[in-house]
Amino acid sequence: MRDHTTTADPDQQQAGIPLFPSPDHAHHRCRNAALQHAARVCKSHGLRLTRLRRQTLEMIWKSHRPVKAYALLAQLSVQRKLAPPSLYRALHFLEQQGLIHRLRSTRSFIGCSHPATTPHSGQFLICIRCDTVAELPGLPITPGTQRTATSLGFAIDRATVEFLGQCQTCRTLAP
Amino acid sequence: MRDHTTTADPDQQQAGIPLFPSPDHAHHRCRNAALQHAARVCKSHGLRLTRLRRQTLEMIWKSHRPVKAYALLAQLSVQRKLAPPSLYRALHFLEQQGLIHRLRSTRSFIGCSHPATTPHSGQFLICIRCDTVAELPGLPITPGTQRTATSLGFAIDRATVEFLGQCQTCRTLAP
DNA sequence: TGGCTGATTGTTACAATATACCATAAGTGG
DNA sequence: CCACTTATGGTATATTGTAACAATCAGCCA
Ligand SMILES: [Zn+2]
Ligand SMILES: [Zn+2]
Ligand SMILES: [Zn+2]
Ligand SMILES: [Zn+2]
Repeated sequence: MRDHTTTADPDQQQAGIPLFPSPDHAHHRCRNAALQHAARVCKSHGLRLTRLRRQTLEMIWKSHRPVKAYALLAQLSVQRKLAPPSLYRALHFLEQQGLIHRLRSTRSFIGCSHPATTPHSGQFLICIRCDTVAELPGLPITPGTQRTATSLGFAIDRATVEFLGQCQTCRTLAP
Repeated sequence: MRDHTTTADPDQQQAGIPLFPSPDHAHHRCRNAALQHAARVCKSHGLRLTRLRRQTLEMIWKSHRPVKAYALLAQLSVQRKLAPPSLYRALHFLEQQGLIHRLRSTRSFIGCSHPATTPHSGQFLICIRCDTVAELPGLPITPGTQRTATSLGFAIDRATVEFLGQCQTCRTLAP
């Protein structure tokens, strides 16, 4: 897997949101914003952002890349011994609150890049070469899909919408 | 998990395709059609529908429900002893040819209900109560998504589009 | 304060899913 | 037949995820 991110090309933005963050952006702001948002969300829902949950979220926000559960486990275990169930519980909690997303295609987790909206299932572009992920704005359940589901009497609860392919950088480097 | 399918309600059809097949339909036709289609596809691409691949496909088409890999493994092992790698190879092959789909949300496999179109990533409604699945017609990559991807220089290769929720029957039985 | 209660985490053990790797067999074209 | 490619067999192991129960913690009230 390569290790890079795309450059900050204006064409790669939509509504001012850089879907593929540039490698030189002030990432500590992303992380701080995510943590503050998490604290706000938990407080407003009467839930507790415990040490484990906060540290898990911090670790996920070390970068904009998806992280595997057992990689997280190893990293968190440096500070505190941690068994899989504890970590998975924290991950489930964070996902429930819409603070992170679980990528089913790659069995990994990533921080939510659009936390302003209510808890949602995101939709993602995932590069199979370099593992970079862009969370697309908007809701993954289109009106057409919703209409079809409704006509079938099917009540959609959550969505998994992931598009795998190659990002611009990878295509340029080795078409 | 409950075990039922929806009744053949005309409202639950679109363009004549019963997305949730009725329990009393002539399913042997579904299976035969799928197998014949598989033979055709393989022949036209110069690929071999070997015994293992055919039996795997047959087993998947025993019903319209998704099947787990290790359940398949157990069923196929009744006839022939089978190790995981062999089965997964067959599954990968069948998925490549667009004959089956892999449901990432539930880690299971299901026969493609729209094999007429070229090999595609499907989009699915998956009931979390009874496990029933409807493969929606149409392509999962909407023009809007394609436009966004293109503007980012991202080339989409395949999609995972799955909607989890409750089907009509389950909602009626226990709202 | 001290105890009650529900939420959270710890711990052990295991289940379920998936692949690496190498050997063997089967089809394919000379 | 051989040489070559493709497909399968088989062992072992990696990876991902959960069940079940014990221990602990945080908040609340007597
Ligand atoms: Zn950042
Ligand atoms: Zn999000
Ligand atoms: Zn059928
Ligand atoms: Zn299909």
